[in-house]
This record gives sequence, C-alpha cells and structure tokens, in this order.
Amino acid sequence: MPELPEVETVRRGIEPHVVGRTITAVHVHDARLRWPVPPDFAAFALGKRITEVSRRGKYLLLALGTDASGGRIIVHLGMSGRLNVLDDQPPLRKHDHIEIELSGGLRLRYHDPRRFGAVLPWSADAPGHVLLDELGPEPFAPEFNGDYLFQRSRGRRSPLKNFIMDGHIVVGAGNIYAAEALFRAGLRPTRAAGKTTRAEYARLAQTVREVLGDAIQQGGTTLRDFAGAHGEAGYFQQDLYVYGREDQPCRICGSIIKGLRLGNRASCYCPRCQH
DNA sequence: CTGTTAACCTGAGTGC
DNA sequence: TGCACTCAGGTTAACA
Repeated sequence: MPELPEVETVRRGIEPHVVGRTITAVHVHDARLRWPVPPDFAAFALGKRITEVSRRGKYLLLALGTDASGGRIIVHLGMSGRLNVLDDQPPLRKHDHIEIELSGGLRLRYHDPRRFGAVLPWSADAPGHVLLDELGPEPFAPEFNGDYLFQRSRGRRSPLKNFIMDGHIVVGAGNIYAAEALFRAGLRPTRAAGKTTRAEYARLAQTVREVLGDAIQQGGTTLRDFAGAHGEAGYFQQDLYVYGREDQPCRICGSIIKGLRLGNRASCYCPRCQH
C-alpha cells in the first residue's frame, strides 16, 4: 500500500496530535507482524514522551524523550498497514495489532491485515538500525540527482524500474511512483539501468522528486484501502498516467498503455511516450 | 558482487 | 453460494 507519499501523509497527520504527549499505556493485541513485536516493547515505550515524528524512506520514526534520549519507535506500514489517531475508543477490529494510549485521551492504533509491516523499538544506545543503515538517499536530498543515479547504475543490467525501486539506491519510490516517474521522464521501465545516459538520469531524478512531491500534496494515492491518520483518502489516483491503466489510452498521445511484469511486479508504460 | 525468484500474509475480485 | 484462482501500494532470504 504505502509508498513515500502515503507514509509522509500519515506522518503529517499524526505529528501535531502526538508530539509532546506521554505514552500512558501500550496494548499489543497481536504481536505477529513482519518481525514479531518484541515482548519488551510495551515496557520500552511506557511513560516516555513523544518528541518528534520523522520519516526515513517508508519508515516512520517516533522519537521518545528529550532529543530521542529514550530511543525511537520504528513503524513500517508494509502493504496494508494503517496508523490512526483516535480521540475515542471504537471497538477493536480484526487485525488491530497495537494500541498506544497517550496523555490527554488520544490513542494511536496500528492495523495491518497482511502483516507485512513492523512496529519495533529502537534503543537509544544503538548506533544505528539494521533496517535503516543501508538505505539510499531521500529523494528530496541534494545528493539524490542525475549524477548519483548515473554513477550507481554503471554496470547494472537490471531494468530501470527495478533499479529505482531499490531502496538501497533511493528510498520511497514503490510500484506506483516508479512507473509514474518513468512516464514523466519519457523512459521505458524495461531500459537497462546501466545503459541509461547521464542526461536521462537527470530527467529521471527530477521526475521522481516531482511525482512524489505532487502525490504528497494530494494526500497520497488511495486505490483500495489507503487512509491517512484520520481515515481520509488520498487523491493522487486521479493524476496517474500509467499505473493501473494497462490497455487504456495514454492520456497524452492516445496510444494503448502496455502492461508487463518486471521483477514479479505489474508494470505499465506508453509505447509512444516512453523510449 | 549482480540478478532473479519465492516467500511472507489476508482479503477482494473473478470466473465457473 | 461455494470453490479455485489471481492479484495487491513492500521487503528480504535464498539461490544461481
């Protein structure tokens, strides 16, 4: 479900409600996630104050205590995760895994039917975290640019789409936004990463940033079940040019959008607009 | 090292 | 209704 824009939408949704509040109770109803919620998670979080809500790639980070002196909570939404801010206490639904009660009567509820997500403690003493240490740059960071992609791609034979979906190259572009960024750059997803030119990568770095930024402005893409921190849908699905549009006419040139599979993922491109 | 595949899960949709 | 099958926004472990 959630790529960078959806995670950022959730981050912005919860931030103003949780920063400054103290964790007064933690209920782990079902610890079975991508990695099990460790037994000491509740004790780790209890009594600490949330001081910051940040994001690294598709990971949400809740800093605990003054300048994270109490560590952080790492949240990943996987394919079907939701993190909601509640000001009441509706009955627990199936797949409501974790509830974090906050001072002032608010609560955070983590819900994840497919259980590909994660909620983990990150101790303040740990220098880094194995899930974050090897990630590529943020797409909005200055070091993410055409020259960087060009340099990292030399000698690589994998398709361009797989290359930019690799979180070790750049974080945040999943199946939707990789396809859309490639369309905006006029590049086919099947192109060999190592044979793409410096000028083309300059365009691609630009369109990756642009499409992610546009999607954040629209509150993300809601195809089936994505919802923000308050249950609201996103609107970027109205702005998709190729994702999910196989066999439909290109919105620019009218050619029929082609579908294929790359690395076990559905992919789409316009045979006329993309080369 | 690079690259490909299967695997982890549930639920929604489709076709018979 | 029921059953079998396919597919889904992510990531990594195992393998060639």
